[in-house]
Amino acid sequence: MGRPPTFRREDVLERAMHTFWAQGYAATSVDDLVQATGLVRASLYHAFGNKHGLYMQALGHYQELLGARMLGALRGAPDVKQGFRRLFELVVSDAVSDTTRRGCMMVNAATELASRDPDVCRLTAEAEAAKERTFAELIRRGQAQGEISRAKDPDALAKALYNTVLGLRVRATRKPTRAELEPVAAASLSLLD
Amino acid sequence: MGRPPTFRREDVLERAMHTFWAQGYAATSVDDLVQATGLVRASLYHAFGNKHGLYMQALGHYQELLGARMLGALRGAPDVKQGFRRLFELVVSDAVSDTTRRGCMMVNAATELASRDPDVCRLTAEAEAAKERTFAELIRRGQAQGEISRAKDPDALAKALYNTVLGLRVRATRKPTRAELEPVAAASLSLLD
DNA sequence: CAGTTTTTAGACTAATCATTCTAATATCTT
DNA sequence: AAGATATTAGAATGATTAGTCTAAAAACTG
Repeated sequence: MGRPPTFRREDVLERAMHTFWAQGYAATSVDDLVQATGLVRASLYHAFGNKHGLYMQALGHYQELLGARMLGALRGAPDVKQGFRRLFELVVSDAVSDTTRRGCMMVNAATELASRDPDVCRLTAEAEAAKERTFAELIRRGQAQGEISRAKDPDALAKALYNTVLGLRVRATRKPTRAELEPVAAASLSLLD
Repeated sequence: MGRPPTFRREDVLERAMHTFWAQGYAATSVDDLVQATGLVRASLYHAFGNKHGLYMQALGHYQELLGARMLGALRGAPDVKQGFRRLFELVVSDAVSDTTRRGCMMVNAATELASRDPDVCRLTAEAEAAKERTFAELIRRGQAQGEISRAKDPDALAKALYNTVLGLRVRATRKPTRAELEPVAAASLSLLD
């Protein structure tokens, strides 16, 4: 076979993710990535293709982590409304506690690149669609259990709730206070009543 | 005095604005700006300091244009709710009709730079605060006229409505359909009822 | 141990980056 | 017209960019 890598692919993606997340795509140099990952240039290129390839994989890694966290909040709750309450609490506390204020890598990717990079456009659109499907499915379950009014359109509501998350993540880039974000989350949650 | 400029400052800012808006800060080179504005390098540097200075002034120009457009929609309506309806219609139709999908320059600036650039952080925060003040003021007026329930907190409501605008602007970078955005706007407007 | 494959280290490349500079030219004020 | 000042044109600069290459070292398989 030959010599195996000394690094774990996931660790490298994790570090690259944090670097791109904090600085964006264009403002991150391959030197930054070499320093952050501890890999040597040639190893980075051999393992991940090029800067763009590494970015896409780091973004995919972010999506997995984020998706798991959001799903955990939603599903770990006793009922649907509690689930969304926990989800917003997660988003708000992330935003408030993030001293580096890097916001959401998915939102940052969309606003920096989606208009000119088909790969990023596709990945961010898919991430969004997946979250909205999950939201809608939970709302339907809430309706089936009599927890949420059946008069509401689950898909529309899901889009509205996810849209609130997007807005909160934009604000997260500017060191918001909890007092600033909580009314936003509360108003959005009131749509479920 | 000496020779006057052959360009109008506002025209140059307008062109620089469109360039930065479409590509972001880091991905825009001074060569791009020279080409877009038609000015020669030295003139650009003499008139605007440097790339960052030009960006800040272009962003300020954007804020003025956007603010005027949003205020026009809000104030030109017969009542407050109609005003917000027109505002969301403006945001939605902007998002749907923008073939270049560059979204909102203010949102893009926040997500690309606010965490690392104090000037951008300040400008975007001020723009946000100004819009939220305008929203809250209008909501108060609606309450005074019996159009909106006095049980609602105007400041919280204003933040929630503005947050929806932020979310819609993130989506604008991905060629959304009207059918996709309108339920979001409608849900947000329902908060006024 | 021999042979194979991959990683590693870091120099190298050619392009592009933001910015400055030198002259020459144009247009103002007086 | 004279003098002052700004614009213009484009070359020059030195740093940084993404990506490639050479050669040596490491660790696997058989």
